[in-house]
Amino acid sequence: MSDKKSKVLQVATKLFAENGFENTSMANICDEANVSKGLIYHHFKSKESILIEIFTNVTNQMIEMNSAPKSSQKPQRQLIHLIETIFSQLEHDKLFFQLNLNIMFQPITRQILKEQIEKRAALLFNSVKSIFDQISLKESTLLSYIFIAEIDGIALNYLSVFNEYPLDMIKEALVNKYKHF
Amino acid sequence: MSDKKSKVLQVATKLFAENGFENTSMANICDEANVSKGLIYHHFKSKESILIEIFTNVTNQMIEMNSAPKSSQKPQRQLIHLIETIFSQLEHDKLFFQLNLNIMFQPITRQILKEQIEKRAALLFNSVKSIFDQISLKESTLLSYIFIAEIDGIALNYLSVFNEYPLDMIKEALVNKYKHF
Amino acid sequence: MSDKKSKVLQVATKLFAENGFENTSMANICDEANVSKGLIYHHFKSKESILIEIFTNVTNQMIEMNSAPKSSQKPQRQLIHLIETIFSQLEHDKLFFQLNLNIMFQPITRQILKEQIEKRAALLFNSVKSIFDQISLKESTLLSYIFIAEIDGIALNYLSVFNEYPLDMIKEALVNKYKHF
Amino acid sequence: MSDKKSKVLQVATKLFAENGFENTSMANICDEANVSKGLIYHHFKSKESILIEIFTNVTNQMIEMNSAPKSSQKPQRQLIHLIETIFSQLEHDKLFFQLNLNIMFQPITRQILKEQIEKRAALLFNSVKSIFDQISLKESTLLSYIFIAEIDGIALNYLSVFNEYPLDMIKEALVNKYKHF
DNA sequence: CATGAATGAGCTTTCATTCAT
DNA sequence: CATGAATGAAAGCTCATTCAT
Repeated sequence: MSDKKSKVLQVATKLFAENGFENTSMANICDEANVSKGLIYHHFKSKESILIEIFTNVTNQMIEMNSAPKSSQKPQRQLIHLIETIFSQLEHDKLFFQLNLNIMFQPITRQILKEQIEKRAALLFNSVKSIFDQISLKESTLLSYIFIAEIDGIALNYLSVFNEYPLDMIKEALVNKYKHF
Repeated sequence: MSDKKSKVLQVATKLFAENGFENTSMANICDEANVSKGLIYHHFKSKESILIEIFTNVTNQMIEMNSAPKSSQKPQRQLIHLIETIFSQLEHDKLFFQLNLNIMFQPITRQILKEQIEKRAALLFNSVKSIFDQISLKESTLLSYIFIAEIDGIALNYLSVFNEYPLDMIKEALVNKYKHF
Repeated sequence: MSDKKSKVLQVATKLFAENGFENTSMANICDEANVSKGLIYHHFKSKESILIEIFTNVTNQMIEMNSAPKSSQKPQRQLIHLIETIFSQLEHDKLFFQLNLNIMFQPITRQILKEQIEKRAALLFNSVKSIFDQISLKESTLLSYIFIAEIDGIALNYLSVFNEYPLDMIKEALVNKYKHF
Repeated sequence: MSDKKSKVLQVATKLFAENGFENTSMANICDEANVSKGLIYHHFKSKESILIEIFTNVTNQMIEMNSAPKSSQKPQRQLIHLIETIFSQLEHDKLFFQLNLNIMFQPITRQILKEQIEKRAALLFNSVKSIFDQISLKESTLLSYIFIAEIDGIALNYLSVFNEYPLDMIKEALVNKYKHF
């Protein structure tokens, strides 16, 4: 990918996250990326297509990560590893998580990325379920839904509800819950 | 409140929920409410102020409901009652919950309603905590955060992540968790 | 004239002078005069007609003053008296003079008040000329034009060109010029 | 400067002069300049900025003219030359002078161009004073103010007060006054 | 006399997109 | 690859005026 194109993607990600897709204009992106309008339209069909490419890149990363050989650890350890990975990302890339939530709840962007959103959800769900399958085949579906809801709820509250969220304390509680599951 | 004004609020609520704040134009609202632009600006200072009024109305309803005399039931019963109330609303007023999430994750609308969002969060938190205080004064803060995260996570997954979400099954699991807490 | 009507005229004069005719809305006038829209339109046919009435009132005052019995003083004394009257008004009612200049140079308002402006100019010219006639019948026309130009130029420079205008010094010079004319 | 941009400036100058700044809409300018709205906003930040650019261009021309080497003629000749230059412009570019007066007396436009108006006034004053300095250092300030007031007053009366103004006769009188000063 | 709800045309400005160079 | 002039639709908002009460 050309330097300029990846610069555009990087700038667009930042601006979409900070101001929302609707409140970021192509001119904003041009200015910040030091690129002309013509060039953006040389690389991308439309503003939507920038969003799609950003989202797709992340989805592909997720797929890649997921296709890694399954850990042979105990399922409880796997869950704790997953929790720790997610919380670590959450803390270090708030803006990116906010962008994802923003996209998912804006009706317009949601529709644009409907398929990808569903694909990602399925990916995560299956990944989690494959762990819980090792604990209880009968209950793995329910347990997966609950696990994902817990994680998403914490993220939502941390990012957008409470001003001073005791993320560490809650993470610890979650880890404890699944340690002796 | 005049007929026309409340019609505008009602139409705006619907359109904001369906299409998002940014993707709903004043003209859209006029058309749907059968009202002229001038009239909207006679009743509301700006498009923002419509959003604020919608949000404030709901906040005030929440405050009112919250000021009702405390139930004398066991805290476990109170929690279950709360869960059932929220899930019932969730199912019957999807659009309204979607609007709230949409507002909270759009940077622009989020900023407009920052104070109100915080006020609501505090309200809900205190309400939940006053129940958990009756169970364990020492752990009530942590338990409240977790309870709220669970509810929010389920709502988020139900509304915007999974296509076919087994809401009833999950609600049942949640009720069971808190029944014998 | 009703209290409310004269309040409207007074407020409109102030706002037109401060912000210009085009930048004063009927709503502004209503707010400042504590009067409803309906009432303004009960007393005045339109926004223009308020302006016309303001201007006409002043013109009529000028006519009245002018119809006073001619002074029997020496023409030089009469000129000096005129100069002193005008300079005194200029200093004590800056806003009002500014309004007049504003009206005369705004193409739209100028057209609305074309006739009145011309009537006033003729009135002033004849008044001045009748003094100079007593000095030199042959040159009175030219002298009148020059006298009026001097006065208007000073007013213009005082009101709208120079930041710190030595009005007194210039007035003195003018008085000296005409004292021994 | 691009063809289209200078066309916009030219058309805007004409329309502002004819109808006033407030009564000239961007759509008017577009129509007359055969240009799209988008293009105007590509070249100018706002309607105000068009006005500023028009005014600045003229100010810069004035500065340039003023920086020409001083004439070595007698000061009386210099004054007469100045009078003749101004009167000639006045006759040949009425619309332009009207625009300037219009701008100076409209509160809104006046504020926008406050600095420039003051800069111009200082420029003219210093230019005139440097001539009178050669006649009487002690009285040059007063004489300059009077000279400028005479010129401005005549312009004002010619352009906006009297219907049939004997400009030539008055110019002659002025020239005579300063010829033997 | 008095109110203020209601209208609709028109305002300035923004923006995704196209295209000649 | 790269520029930026150019478009035109649509946005939020203002305002003089009307009219039922």
